[in-house]
Amino acid sequence: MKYSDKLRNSGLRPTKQRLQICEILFDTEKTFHFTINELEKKIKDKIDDKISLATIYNTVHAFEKKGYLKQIPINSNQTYFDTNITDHHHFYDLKDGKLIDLENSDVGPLKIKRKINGKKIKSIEVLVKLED
Amino acid sequence: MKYSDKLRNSGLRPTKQRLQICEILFDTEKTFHFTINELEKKIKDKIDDKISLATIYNTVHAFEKKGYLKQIPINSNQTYFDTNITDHHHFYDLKDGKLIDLENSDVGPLKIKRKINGKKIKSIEVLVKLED
DNA sequence: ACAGCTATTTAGAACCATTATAAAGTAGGA
DNA sequence: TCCTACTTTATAATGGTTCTAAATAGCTGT
Repeated sequence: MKYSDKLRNSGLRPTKQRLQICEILFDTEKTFHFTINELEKKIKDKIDDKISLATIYNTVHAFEKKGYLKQIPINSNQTYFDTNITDHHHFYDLKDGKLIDLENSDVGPLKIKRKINGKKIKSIEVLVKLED
Repeated sequence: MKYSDKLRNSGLRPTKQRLQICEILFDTEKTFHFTINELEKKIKDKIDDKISLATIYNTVHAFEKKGYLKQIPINSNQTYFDTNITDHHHFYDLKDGKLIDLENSDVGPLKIKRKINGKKIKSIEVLVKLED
């Protein structure tokens, strides 16, 4: 499906800026992790038009709200996003601030034994911090 | 052991400010989660002397470095700290933004099978997001 | 107890990611 | 085309955190 249809179906107008950001984020086999700062650089590299920083923030948040991106819970001064929206986990290299995907099979079975009344588990995220 | 000895043994001078913060953080059976902002309020409530915000930051970071506190990886504009430094994890209730402790035994054994060359695992944190 | 040294505290400034603002531009339906 | 609501944009504002540099306080050797 074309990005323009995907966006329209989500109630988002397929603007030029959004379509260009879609290409950068989703036109690849590989999923990846990024901060707004890194995305901004990538946009500057790959796109001739300028997209303002505010629009980048707006777009990423709109995509996150629609479920096309998710935030990675991490202690950092910047927010990390992930184009891989399936349940999976991460190594976080404290030295260079880089994230590495961890397959579910790399972590072993996770079974949350405790229940909270009236609540469902939406996601389980494992963060493995690495040091030298 | 007295806090002053504990601090000295860690190479931290037992200053009045650090000892007062110790009392607030550790003079309780219960462990808890807090932000700098919340700790600042608690200090204002419980202590007559003023402790500057910079000192609160310095102290919390010093304690974290020595392993008396740990950060909780979560997406928030503020950093959450935990006085419970044992292996344990958290439920995160998306509705009200509250954290709930999850004992290590509630999660089952975690075995990270993948290795990264030249890196050691510093910590493993599990965040279980809850929805209604 | 004192001197001298270093660690620590402090107020305020600086930093920087993120959010808000408000004006100009754009998509899509009638 | 016209209208309206949505979107983009530059810029300002916000707010948590870190930095700075001067004052203060703990520690060690004498």
